[in-house]
Amino acid sequence: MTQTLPIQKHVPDIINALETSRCAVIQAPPGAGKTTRVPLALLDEPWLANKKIILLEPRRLAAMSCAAHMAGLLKEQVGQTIGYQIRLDRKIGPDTRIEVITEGIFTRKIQNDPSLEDVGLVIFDEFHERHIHSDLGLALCLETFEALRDDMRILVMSATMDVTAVSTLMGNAPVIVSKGKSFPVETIYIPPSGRQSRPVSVETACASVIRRALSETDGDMLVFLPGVKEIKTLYSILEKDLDPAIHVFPLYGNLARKDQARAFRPSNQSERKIVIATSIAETSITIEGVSVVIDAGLMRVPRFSPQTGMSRLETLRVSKASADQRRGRSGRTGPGKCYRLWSEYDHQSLKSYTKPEILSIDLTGVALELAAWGVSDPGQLKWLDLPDEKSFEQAKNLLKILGALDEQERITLHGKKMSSAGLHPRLAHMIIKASEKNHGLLACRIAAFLNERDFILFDQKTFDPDIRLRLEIIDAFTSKKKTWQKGFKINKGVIHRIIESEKKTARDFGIKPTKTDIEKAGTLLAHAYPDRIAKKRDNRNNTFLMASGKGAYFTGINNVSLNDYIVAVHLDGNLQNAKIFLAVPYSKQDLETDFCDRLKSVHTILWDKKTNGVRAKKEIRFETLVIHHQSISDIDPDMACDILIREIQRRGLAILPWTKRLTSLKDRAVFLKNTGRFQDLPDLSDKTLEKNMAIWLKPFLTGVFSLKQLERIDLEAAFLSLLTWKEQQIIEKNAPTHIKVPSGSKKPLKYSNENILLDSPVLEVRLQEMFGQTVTPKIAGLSVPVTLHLLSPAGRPVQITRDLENFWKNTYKDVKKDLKGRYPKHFWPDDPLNAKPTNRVKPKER
DNA sequence: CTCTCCCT
Repeated sequence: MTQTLPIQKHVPDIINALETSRCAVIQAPPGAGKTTRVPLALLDEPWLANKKIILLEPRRLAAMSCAAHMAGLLKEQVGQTIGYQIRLDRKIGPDTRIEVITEGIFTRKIQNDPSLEDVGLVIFDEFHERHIHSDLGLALCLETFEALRDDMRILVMSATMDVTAVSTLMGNAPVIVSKGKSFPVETIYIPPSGRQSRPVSVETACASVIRRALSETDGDMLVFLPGVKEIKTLYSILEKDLDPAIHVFPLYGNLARKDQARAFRPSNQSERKIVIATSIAETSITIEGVSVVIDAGLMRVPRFSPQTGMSRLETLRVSKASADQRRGRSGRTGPGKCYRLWSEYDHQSLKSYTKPEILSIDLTGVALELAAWGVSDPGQLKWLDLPDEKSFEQAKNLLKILGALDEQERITLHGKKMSSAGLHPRLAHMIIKASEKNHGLLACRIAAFLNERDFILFDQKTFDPDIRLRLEIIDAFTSKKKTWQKGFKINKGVIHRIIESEKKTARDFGIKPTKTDIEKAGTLLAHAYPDRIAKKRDNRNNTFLMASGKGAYFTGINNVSLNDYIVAVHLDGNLQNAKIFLAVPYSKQDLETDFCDRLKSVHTILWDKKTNGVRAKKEIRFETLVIHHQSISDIDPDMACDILIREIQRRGLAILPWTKRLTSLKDRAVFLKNTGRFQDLPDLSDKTLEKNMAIWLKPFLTGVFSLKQLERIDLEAAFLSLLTWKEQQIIEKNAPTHIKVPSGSKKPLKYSNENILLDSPVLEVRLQEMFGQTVTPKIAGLSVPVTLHLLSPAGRPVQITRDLENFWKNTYKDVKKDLKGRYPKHFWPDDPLNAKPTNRVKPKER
């Protein structure tokens, strides 16, 4: 009666492996019969000692149908020897020996009873899918296996995966490999035809391969695309130019059950069917009668970012394992054909396996489960892949904020309540907080909604991110009024699941039915997503700053975007500026009461560009959000000085009220220092003065708060504080302000020119005043000759020299000739060295 | 033109 399946000839090996090694791995492709035949074959083994077998399935549907199938093989009802348990549904009786449960249920079960006292064998089915609960469940189970139960056994069953890694993890468990039962599939590689400069879109490439496949084959067709957008585009291309006898069905998770069912329905003899699907058709949904698969080779997967605490979707090339799984879908009922939209060469560069969830998703739930297990460092357990370190740190940090972990990263009482809920820790925390304020039921409803997919099916451009809109509709359903705003297409199945789930959660938390005040959604969700509380940015519509410091925006105006404060619940995960999909209004008043213990008062002193002065303000902040700010008149003078000094440094020393005398003293001091003969003088260069302002200037800035008030400071006293009286004398002597020339007049020495310090000061003097001066005057202890600018009687420079002796000897003759022509009345002696110097036209006769 | 799939 029962059909013989490939796995059955391996049963003795499996029994032997489990008996002697207590662990085993079965590698078998789909169709081998491992899921249904193996548990039944082991039921009477003496080492099982009449204890239970737990069979873990990754999906609810798989758990239910597998239990039904096995019960059928025993000619029994489900709930007798074979039972199952999934969320919200349990059929397990007193005689049940095989419990088929989903992986999430197993996590709860082992947390409640770590020794699994009545269990003799745990089987992980479809382990190659590497869901987070598979990895977590195995890690916990291995500890029970090693530390508490030397009579328990573990069996891991999987299709293609690196089975040696699992075997090694379980102490070199024996690996049993079985063939599957499937038909041969021909693989055809068709790389996209477009040129590199102008690549063809996936949808166009798919459409042309579909046309080719329609002529080469005659079965039903399954096309794999990465997402809904691509499916809709391809659908509209095919609608236009395909024979009406060929029916095209989209298939993806968010499609109503009714529409999904149309895709499964077998087609008539005279018709052909094309199903365009996401990866949902890779494992979760089997479409009977498919003999042709067309694979675009892409998948869309979430990727958690510890920096933002959010996930974003990425479109990636599939792994080889995934491509083979898709191809296998065409060989279930007969020989098949698979068209791959990449080249055989490119195939080599595909990853062997899809990245396991534990390396790419939000780990908050995992971190809480581990804390409940008593583990704060995942390294204490055995893993195929250790959880991503940064994500795990982020997760623990969030759990501390939610009050689930204490500073030593141990689970708190609050955390224990959260972990038993079977919800994301954010949502569990929200429900506990809400129930304290009598809004528990609304919180359960919101949690149930966020756990499901969105049930409003929006048309183009009608999208509305307001969570209150969904709550209104759920409200209408529960009160049977059904008076929500019409005009939305609604997935009623999802709403009914939400209501079921809400009831269960309310029971779990002991919440009694209360009225649900939709306007409280903001304050409830703020507890779940404190990092996503957001404040509208100044003068910018639809653009917000979140408490985490990241940006968020709405694509259009809506009832939420009009508020100054919101909670952005669901975003696209963009690192800088995320698009908001779901949000709810919030308010400053609620923020102040909900988080009164986390608000920080910050006093800041800053430079006000408008008044060019120091200003003090007080801010009330929630993380990066400034809730209140006000100017305060009481400014700390010391801090004000520091701000003022920073501003002076930014603008440069020239902003200070320098007098000519001070500037000259500064220039002369620096000049002397630069000659190298006066090393003991302090360094008074602008650069050093600027740097040391806190030392020499700060004591004189008391009571000064603006640039304007700088005028009244005693800069002279400040500057002179840098020089001793003796040093001042040295400067006066060696770098004099004036120098006496032969004519008897005192001429100024210029030490700098347009703020550039000279290495020799300039002495401007009429040529005739220098008669009788043999050599260039020298300063700085006679080490530096001044730079002479010799002027005509009209004050025009005629010669620049630092060697006066040479000028008289060689150049003077030519100069004299020239000047005598233009200034004939003046005195131009032939022997200037012995002539009388004069500052008049001619020297006075005595 | 809002985002893959799954689960406590």
